[in-house]
Amino acid sequence: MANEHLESYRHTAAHVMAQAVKRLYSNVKLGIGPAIEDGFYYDFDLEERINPEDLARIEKEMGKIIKEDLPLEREVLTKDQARELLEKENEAFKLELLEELEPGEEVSIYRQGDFFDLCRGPHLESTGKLKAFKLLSVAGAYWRGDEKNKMLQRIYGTAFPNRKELKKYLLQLEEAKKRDHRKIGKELDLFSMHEEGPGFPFLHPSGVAIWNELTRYWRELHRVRGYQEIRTPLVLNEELWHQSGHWDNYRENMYFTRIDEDNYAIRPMNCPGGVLIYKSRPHSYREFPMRVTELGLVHRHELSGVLHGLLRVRSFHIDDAHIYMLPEQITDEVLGVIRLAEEIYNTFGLKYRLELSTRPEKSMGSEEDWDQAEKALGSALEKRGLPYQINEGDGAFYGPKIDFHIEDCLGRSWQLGTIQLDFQLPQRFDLTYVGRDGQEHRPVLLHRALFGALERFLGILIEHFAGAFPTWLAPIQARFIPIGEGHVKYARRLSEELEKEGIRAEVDERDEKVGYKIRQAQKEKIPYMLAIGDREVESGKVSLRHRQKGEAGQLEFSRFKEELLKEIRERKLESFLEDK
RNA sequence: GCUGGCGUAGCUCAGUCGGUAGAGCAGGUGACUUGUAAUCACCAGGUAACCGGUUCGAAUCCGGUCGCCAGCUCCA
Repeated sequence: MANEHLESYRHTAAHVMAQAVKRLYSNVKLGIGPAIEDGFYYDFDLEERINPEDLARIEKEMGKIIKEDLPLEREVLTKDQARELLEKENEAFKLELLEELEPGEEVSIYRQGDFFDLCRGPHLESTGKLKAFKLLSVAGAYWRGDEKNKMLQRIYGTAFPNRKELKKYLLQLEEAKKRDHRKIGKELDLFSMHEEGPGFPFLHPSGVAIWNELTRYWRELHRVRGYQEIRTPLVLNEELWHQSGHWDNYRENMYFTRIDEDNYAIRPMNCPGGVLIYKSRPHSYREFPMRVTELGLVHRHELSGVLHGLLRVRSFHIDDAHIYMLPEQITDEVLGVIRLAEEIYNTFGLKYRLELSTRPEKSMGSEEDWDQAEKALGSALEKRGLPYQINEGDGAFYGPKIDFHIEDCLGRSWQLGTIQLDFQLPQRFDLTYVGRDGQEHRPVLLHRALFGALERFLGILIEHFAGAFPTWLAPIQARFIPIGEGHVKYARRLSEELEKEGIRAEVDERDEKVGYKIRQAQKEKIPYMLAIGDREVESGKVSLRHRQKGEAGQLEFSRFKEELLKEIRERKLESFLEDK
């Protein structure tokens, strides 16, 4: 089914749902009801609360409407005619939409039986053409997405050309739920959340093992690319935040505290602290581009309703970097950052797309600065021939940005990396360097992050790998499973040999059957399981099992060690074992 | 923050009409001595999120607070 067809198909489903709701409830006012990526929704304003249990009732009514096979008829009206019609029906929201149509624009409505809707179309010929649909959830949604407006009740549903495809989609939803990082995080004992600190994640030992691998990798990458690492304080005097512009532009998201008689703020961003280091001595153009990283912990007050496991938190580590440079170095530096980002995302097998965000309403700086910065970012992308989307008005308050968006297994898009050009901070903090001419000049500042937030990145990785991390990231990389009590000692010796090489190995010494220990290891998604019994002690081989590939036969222990080390060192996504 | 739903043992979840809390897994102890996804037995585990109300009596009904979930708005 072509996309346009699927869209009108789902849009028709939305109309049928609206008709059903109007039949079942009195005094219903319609909001909007479009087709969306995986289905459709419709917003309603009505006195009664629609509960999840009511969905079945609405579905039943929709079934009736489909059975009635009502033709959908398009009518073109004048604005006055449409207004009269909508006023009669008391459709206040639709009237608002009508008044916003361009004077010359055609006004069309679609009718099906006793129902009509102001709508551009197109639609299916009749309601009987709908074959498979399901209502999924109810939620509140502000009229026109503005929190100052009234909240309407939105019903989400999905529709497919046939039962089979619908079933497939619903199964997919189930599968996605199994990968939820909050569930897996608990099962694998990676992290936890507590009422005592909503939005402030607690990382457990296994979570920290992954974290440490991520940061080790991150440091390796940066060291060879000429970055220098710094650390700056979490709490800084409020005055600094006035100077940086955060007070005027970011105050609602900040936490404040007092020390003695003075006001302090907990940092929501790392840059002002880094700027203080820059200012601690004079700089020459010869140092540029000067790349400075900080894996900095920030705190941001996010609305309670948006918190979501590790993917949306109130405290997180940004893998920040600030690059101080000459204007003519912008393109090269931006391209360098993009190349680094590509390397990182490829290592994890993540797909991404690029967005260029421009000046937001709440922002600082001159028109010219913004214009120049936006052009610089855009031209860097074009120079590499990279496709990107423009996101009007979505930039940071101090400058435009290029964002890396990756898609998770639930089809949700997450912003990870970001490259932000900033002409404001250097001015506000009077940053200078001495140029070739011996005069002081203003450097250009570029902020960037590639993991984005480490917490969020970890959450995405959990879902991406469904907890089965590539060996280099796995909290436990190899577990020895002695068959009997007598094999424990030998297993320990082998395990220690691996541990000496930095491999995270351990022995399951419990008095349990092999099947039991295997099951445990499988559930923990440990990449390699090594059974050790009489045969292995005698032969010097290990009996190997891989969490995905199953039993893999026997292998010389020394050979296994080498292969494992290679797999870890090269940060491979796949096991060295051949597929059976 | 807003709308709706939810909150019972470490985890997953039962619990009829308001009558005083239960299972499996995990944990502890003991037995068994194990060859590739669950050995058996016993034991322990609870201020029912928290605070208040209604009632002879509340996990159950009502109100408030907190947290979680699905969205909205916002965002790394």
